[in-house]
Amino acid sequence: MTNKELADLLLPGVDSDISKYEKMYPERNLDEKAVVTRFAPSPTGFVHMGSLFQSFISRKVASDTNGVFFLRVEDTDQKRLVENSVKGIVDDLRNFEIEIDEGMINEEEEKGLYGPYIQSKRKDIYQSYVKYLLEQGKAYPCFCSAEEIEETRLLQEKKKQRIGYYGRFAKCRRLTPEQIKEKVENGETFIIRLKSHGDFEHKIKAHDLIKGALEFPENDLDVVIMKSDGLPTYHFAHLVDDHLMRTTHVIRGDEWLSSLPLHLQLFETFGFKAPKYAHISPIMKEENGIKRKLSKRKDPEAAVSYYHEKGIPVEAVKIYLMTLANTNFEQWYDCNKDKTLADFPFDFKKMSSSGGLFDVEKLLNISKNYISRLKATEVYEGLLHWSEVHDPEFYNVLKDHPEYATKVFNIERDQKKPRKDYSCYSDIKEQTWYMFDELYANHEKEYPFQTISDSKEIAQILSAYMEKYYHEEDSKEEWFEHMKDLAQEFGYAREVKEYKENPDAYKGHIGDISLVLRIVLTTKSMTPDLYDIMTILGKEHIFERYQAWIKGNE
RNA sequence: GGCCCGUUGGUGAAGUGGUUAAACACACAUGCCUUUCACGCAUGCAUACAUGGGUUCAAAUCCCGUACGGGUCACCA
Repeated sequence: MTNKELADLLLPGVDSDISKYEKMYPERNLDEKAVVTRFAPSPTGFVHMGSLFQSFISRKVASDTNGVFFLRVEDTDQKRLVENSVKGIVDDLRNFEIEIDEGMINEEEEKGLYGPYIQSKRKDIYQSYVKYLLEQGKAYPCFCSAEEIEETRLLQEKKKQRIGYYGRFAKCRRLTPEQIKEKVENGETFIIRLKSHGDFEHKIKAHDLIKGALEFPENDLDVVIMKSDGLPTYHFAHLVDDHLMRTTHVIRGDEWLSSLPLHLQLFETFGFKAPKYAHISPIMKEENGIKRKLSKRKDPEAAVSYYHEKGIPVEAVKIYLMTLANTNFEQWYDCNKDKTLADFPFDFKKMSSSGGLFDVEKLLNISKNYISRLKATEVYEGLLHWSEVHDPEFYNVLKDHPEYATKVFNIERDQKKPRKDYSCYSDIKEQTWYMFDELYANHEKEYPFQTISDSKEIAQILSAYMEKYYHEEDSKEEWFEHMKDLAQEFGYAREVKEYKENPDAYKGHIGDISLVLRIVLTTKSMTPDLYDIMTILGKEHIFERYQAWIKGNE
C-alpha cells in the first residue's frame, strides 16, 4: 500500500493538491520591509490587557512599515467556545481604536482577501495540507486512547524519562499499512501525528526579535497535527494560516516560546519560509510581594473594560502601553511634544525580555498629563462621551450646557503649565459638581472651615463682601485688591508676608478670608483659581449661595 | 523532573567590556513659589547591577555553577 492510498483511506474525498492554495493566496504585493502581522485570539471571552498590548504593538509595527494587521479567530477548540466572543473581541479592539486591515468584523462577516479569517471555516484547507503530508510519508495516524497515552506518561515519569510521544514510545508510528487499514475499517477513531525526524540531542539555533539568539534541542515529538474531529491543533493551524496569509511577523505571548522548535520544524517540513517571531513577555502584577501574571480572573485591571469605566482616555492607555513596550518612548515623547504615537520609531530590540509590571499609578499619571494637555472642548467631548455610558446624571447636565461646561474645564487650562486635576473622566465630577446648579442642588454639603470658623464672623465677611467689595466687572487685579480691602477691614493682613513678619498684629491674613469665600461658594477648601470660578458662576449664583449660607446659619 | 527564558533602587527601566563611583520617569520626602489646591522649581530619598567562581589591565556588560522567578512538556490555544 502506497502512502497515497493510505492518505486516501484516512482522508477520503480530500484534495491533497496544495498548490491551488498557494495560487489562491499569493505573496502580498508590499514593500520589502512591510510587516504583515496579526492578532489571533481564541474566542473564549473578552480581550485581556496582555492581548491588547500585543495587538497594539502589532498594529504599530504594521502601520510603521505600511504593512498589514489582521484579526484571525482561532476557534479550533470547539469545547471552549464562548458565545458572542468574536463580537466582544472586535468591539474591544475598536474601542481602543486599534483598527484591523483584514479579518473578522463581527460574528459572521470578515474583510480581506486572505480569508476565511476564522479557523473553523478553513477545515478543507487544513485537511489538504494534512493529506499532503500523509502522502509524503511525513505524518501518520495514531489510534492510541487517552488511557494509553496516560500510561506511557506514568511510565516515563517513573523511569525519569522525558515525557511525550516520541521515539520508541511512538507506538502507532510502527503500525503497518495493513494494521492501519484494519483499524480504520473497524471504525476506530484516529488523530494524525507529525512524523518528526528531529533529534533531541541536536541543538538548533533560532532568533527572536525580542529575546535575541536562542538555542533549543530539536523537536522530536510526534505532535498531534489533526484532532479526531478533523480540525487542526494550534501548531498546524499556525503553519498553514500564517503561511497562506503571508504573515511576515508572528507577535505572540512568550508561552509559545517553547514550541518554537516545533513550529520551525513544521515550516521546514513543507519547505515554507518561516516568519520572524517576536515573543512578548507577559504583563505582571505584584501582589503580597510576589510577581505573577496579570490575571483575567483575579485582576479587574486586566479587563480592558476597566479603563473605559474609569474613563481613562484611550490615547493615554496607548501612551502607557508604549512606555511599557519601549521605555525610551517617554523621553522621546517629552522631547517631541508636537509629535504623536504614530511618529515614534518603535523597536523590538528595546522591548524588555522579562515581564514588566503593570503599574496603574503610572498609567493614571500619564493620563493626568495627557488630559491636562487637552483643549477644554476636547475634555468636554471626551467627558460627554464617557458620561453617556457611565454617568447619566452628569451626562444630562453636560449635554444641556456645552458652552458653560467648556468654560469650567478651561479654568487654568489655557496656559503654558495647565492644571493637572483629572487623572480620568471619572475624577471630574467630584471636582466640578459645585459649578453646575443641577448637581450643586442635589449634593450634600459640608463646609470645612479652618482658621475662621465662627459663623457670625463668616456671615459678616460674606455680607461685607457682597455689599462693598464685590464688583461684577472687576478685572482679576481689581478683584484681588478688593479682597485685600475686605481682609483689612476685618483685621487680617493684606499680604501673607506682612502677617508672617508680624503675626501678633493681625487675626490672620488674606488667605484666611479668601478661604471663607471659597468654602462657602464651593464647599471645598481646595479649588482652582477663585476669581475664575466666580467669573464663571456669576454674581447671581455667588450671592445666592452666600445668602443661603447666612440664612442657614443664623 | 526535562527543556527554555529571565533576575539593575518601592515601580518602569537606561545600559551590550573602560568619563555609568549606574541616566531618565513614576512614587515618596523636604524646601521655595503661591490667597487654597494643583502646577512649576530646587533638593533629597532609596545602603540598586540575585549569588559564587572564572576570563580580562578593566565586567552590570563575556563564560561556568548556584539560588530565586516565569514559561512549557494536551486530541487548549
